[in-house]
Amino acid sequence: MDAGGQRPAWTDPSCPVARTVDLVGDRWSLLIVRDAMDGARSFTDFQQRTGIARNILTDRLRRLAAHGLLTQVDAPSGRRRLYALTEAGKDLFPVIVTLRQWGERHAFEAGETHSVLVDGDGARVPDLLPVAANGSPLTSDTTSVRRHT
Amino acid sequence: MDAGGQRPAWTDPSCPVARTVDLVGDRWSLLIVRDAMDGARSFTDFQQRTGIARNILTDRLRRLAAHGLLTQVDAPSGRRRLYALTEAGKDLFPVIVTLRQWGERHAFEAGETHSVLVDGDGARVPDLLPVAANGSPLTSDTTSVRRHT
DNA sequence: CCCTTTGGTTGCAATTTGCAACTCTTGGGA
DNA sequence: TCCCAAGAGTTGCAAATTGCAACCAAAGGG
Repeated sequence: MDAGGQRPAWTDPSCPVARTVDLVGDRWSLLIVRDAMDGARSFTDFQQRTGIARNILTDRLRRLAAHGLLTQVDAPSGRRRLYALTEAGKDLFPVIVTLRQWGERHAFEAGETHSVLVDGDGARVPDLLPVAANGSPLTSDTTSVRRHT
Repeated sequence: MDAGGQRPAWTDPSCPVARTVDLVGDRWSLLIVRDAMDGARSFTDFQQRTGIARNILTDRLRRLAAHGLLTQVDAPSGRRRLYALTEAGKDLFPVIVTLRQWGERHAFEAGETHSVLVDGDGARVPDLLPVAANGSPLTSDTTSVRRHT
């Protein structure tokens, strides 16, 4: 059933980036999360929006549910099974936003059209930028990874 | 040489999230970027830090370079070939940060130790949160995707 | 009752990964 | 000078993972 795999559970156990990538770092998981945030609820919603193969979709939905990002709810009337993001799943919103904003900046030729993320007033969501505790902008050159015990 | 693939170039041509995932949404690319941001420069730097198979690393370095995220520079003295992030590559910093912060919040049991990201003063980098133009916090429920022409 | 929709399985075939072993090019040392 | 040890890749497979298509079962509707 489960792929199982003989990999050591975590690619790099102490790195939060690696753990997150282990959970959602494949071709489809983040697109499923994106669509869930955009209103997709049913198996066919996801299948049609992403174009993913059905057996893979089955696997990814179960995997995301197993890791606590999605819940499967049997709809009260009917055999439609509905999926919804958990709090942890919804908390991936900043990840989706930064991926989207990077794509908008670097993955389109000038003039190519693409969708944009807007707030309740229809205004474009401003770029997300890491800042220090004192509010100054940060880059990879002005930060470092500290071993935390 | 190149895998080429028969996929239509982009999984979902108008979605910036999908394009970004097409470029870096695999098991290794983002970890390579993470290590580059943390000071990795040479082939073996990346190989040792990630534990990736050498042939895959070769492929990923070339692919990232082909897509403009990395540059390959032949070191002046010596046969070491050095890799460095381009501006586009460095611009993935917010993505790495949000992945890291999600991992810190959701991918560790209480008590498990993990690394943390700190600014120049050694203070932990605050969580990145999407906000509207007027500064109010945003979630997936209070934003929407607009077709942009 | 029959037919359609939804949500999956199953059986392969085609890709992609990963492990090992092998190559090639410097740069030193003895 | 000659030999050896990196560094940076190749190459050859074997093992996993993907994807396509066809098949199946349970509701609902007409």
